[in-house]
Amino acid sequence: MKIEEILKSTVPMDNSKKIILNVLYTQNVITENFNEILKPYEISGEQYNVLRILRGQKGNPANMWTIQERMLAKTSNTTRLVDKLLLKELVTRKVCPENRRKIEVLITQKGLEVLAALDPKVIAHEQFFSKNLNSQEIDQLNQLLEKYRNQ
Amino acid sequence: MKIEEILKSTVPMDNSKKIILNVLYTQNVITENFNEILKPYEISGEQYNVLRILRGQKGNPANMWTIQERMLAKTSNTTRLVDKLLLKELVTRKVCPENRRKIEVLITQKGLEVLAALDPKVIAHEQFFSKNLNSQEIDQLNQLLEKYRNQ
DNA sequence: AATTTACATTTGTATATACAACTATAAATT
DNA sequence: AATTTATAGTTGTATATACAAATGTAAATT
Repeated sequence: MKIEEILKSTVPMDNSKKIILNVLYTQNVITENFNEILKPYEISGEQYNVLRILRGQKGNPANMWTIQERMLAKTSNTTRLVDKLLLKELVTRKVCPENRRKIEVLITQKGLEVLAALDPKVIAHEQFFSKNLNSQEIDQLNQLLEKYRNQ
Repeated sequence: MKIEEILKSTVPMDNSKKIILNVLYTQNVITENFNEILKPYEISGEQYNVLRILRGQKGNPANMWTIQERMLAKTSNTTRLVDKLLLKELVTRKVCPENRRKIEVLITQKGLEVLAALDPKVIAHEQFFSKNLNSQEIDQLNQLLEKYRNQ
């Protein structure tokens, strides 16, 4: 459905404004859909993101800054996200022996299992939307988004 | 910058996943940028959205449902958003005389003035990003996003 | 007319987010 | 060695969001 219909806009809309609204609305659709997937596992999207980053470390511990810079939302409070994951025993946290300002965060076996259970659902989620586009259009969409936000 | 560089991803990424991350990240960039514009006026993006919907009513009052269905984030709590705007005297709210379940929300003169002051900045914001694309690409991006999220 | 159902909005509560201020430690400078 | 500056992470606080439950009222049904 076109964005004007979704927002029941009565006046014609500039294409530049349409992109903004399309991006924001598409993000909402994706996120709501993804939250449904995460709900049974009682983790938020941001927490999932942290777990995925930690798995990507392949056994190497990550400090808070490493996690932060790999997150989508750069404003998120990594300390508190890790706190929540600790409570659920999905990660461990300890002070780095060489530099006591640094923290070493690692994903636990339980955390890896949650991710493993989620993996097929996440892939299905990703393909659920992109199935509407052929592979050329998928490439194009990625390129246009990357070009669009260049500042 | 490509999304893999931004998120410092070490492994190659599926194009379907890349779209998701590109949309989410682009939304973050747009929103952060827009929040900077709104900051001096002390209204949030959602509050701005409500004001714009009310101005679009062209003098006709809107009830809560009308506002809700025109919002980008369908989960937002319109009652409380209107509460905040009331406190700032940017809108008025009264009970509809015919149907007392309905509420009539109207933008005030002060609300219209805030929007008028914001208008040029909002247009500049919209064009700030889309300047990176030519008009054909802008069309294409809108069409791809609309096609992408079709369920 | 009384009851039920549907609708419109508000409230409660838990959690998340934004952003500034703070603490602790390491490294650099004097 | 003492002081300053930079870095790494945490905490406080206000606001926002998500979602369920509650309230109040109109319309429909019995």
